[in-house]
Amino acid sequence: MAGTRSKKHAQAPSGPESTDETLVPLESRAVFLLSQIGHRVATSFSERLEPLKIQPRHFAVMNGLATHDGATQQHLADILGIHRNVMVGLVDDLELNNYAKREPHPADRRAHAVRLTARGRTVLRAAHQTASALESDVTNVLAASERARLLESLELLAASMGLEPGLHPSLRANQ
Amino acid sequence: MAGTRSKKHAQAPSGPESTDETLVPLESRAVFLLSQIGHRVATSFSERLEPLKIQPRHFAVMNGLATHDGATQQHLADILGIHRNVMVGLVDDLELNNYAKREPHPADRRAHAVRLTARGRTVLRAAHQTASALESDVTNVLAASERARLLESLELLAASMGLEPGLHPSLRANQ
DNA sequence: ATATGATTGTCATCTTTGGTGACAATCACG
DNA sequence: CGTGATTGTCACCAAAGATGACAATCATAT
Repeated sequence: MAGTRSKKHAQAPSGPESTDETLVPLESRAVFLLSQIGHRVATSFSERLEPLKIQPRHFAVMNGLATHDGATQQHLADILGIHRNVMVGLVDDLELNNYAKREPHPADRRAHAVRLTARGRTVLRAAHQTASALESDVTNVLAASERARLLESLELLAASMGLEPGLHPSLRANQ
Repeated sequence: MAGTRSKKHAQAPSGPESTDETLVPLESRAVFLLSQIGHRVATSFSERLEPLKIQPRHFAVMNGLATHDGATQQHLADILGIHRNVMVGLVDDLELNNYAKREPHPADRRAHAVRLTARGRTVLRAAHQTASALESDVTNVLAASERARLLESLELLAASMGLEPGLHPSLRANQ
């Protein structure tokens, strides 16, 4: 099991079984670093999106619209894994900035067909460039080979944790 | 600058400058994966702490107490980078569970000396074991060598981002 | 055709959370 | 011993999340 041979034998005379996990400092735990870095990265991205007047969740919606133009709010909500009640506010925000618009749905008078505007497409592209710039800034301390290996490992981790590709868990807060 | 030669030339006849970063899927961006994995890991840790009746922030406080026994609430707050107003509630919680206690401070009648109880120390150890178990569960898809390299890269990233070792940014929400 | 139950979008509300300000008690220092 | 700073506490306010109810419309079965 977890009973790997301890690399350190500095401790005082304690029981032979006590590997004392308390001694592993947080800053050496992958899980802590992942949480720490992930939080910082998410915050940075959010801040860098501010000039575009959107938040990461709006970015997610616009991204969904890019591949599902004219989708229903409910459909979009399903795709992104958020609740339809929340989608109302998000589309409201996008409409206020003229990044998207609600059109009458051709086949269902209850629903709206949501579409990106030209301006919305421009902003979406800018948001992707923001992400790209952040990516560079964050990973430029790593050599290209390291960067590639990191990416591979992260993809492996994400898959093994059951994370759906491209779907951020924070959106699923409700459902 | 960012004008690296594009590896893909599949796009339709567009301008020679359009590397179109929109085409990079989120699931291939290190920053997205870091945020995604970090969020999931943090959530998992939080859930696994529930049986111990504490949250990650309490874990942080107890960790601080382990190395600064008898510290002042203000001192603890400084160490962890949180606001003293928040520390009141956290110590309240710990006291309710009998994980810590406030004692009169020997040298300052305004302040309290906060100490872990025996029960608190036990719980702290259990929390560390929880972290250790999570670490194993998360990284066991990686070979030992990959795991080591990942840890190295993450440490490098954290350092280059100016993250203070062992200090989680979410605690600094206020200050 | 029409009655019934489900679905879509919207709004209102409730709870929780985070952040801020004010306060008494005490300290530190001139 | 008086003045300004510090500690801990509480009360309050704002922002965010989640939930429930509602009208309009659909889909289906009689």
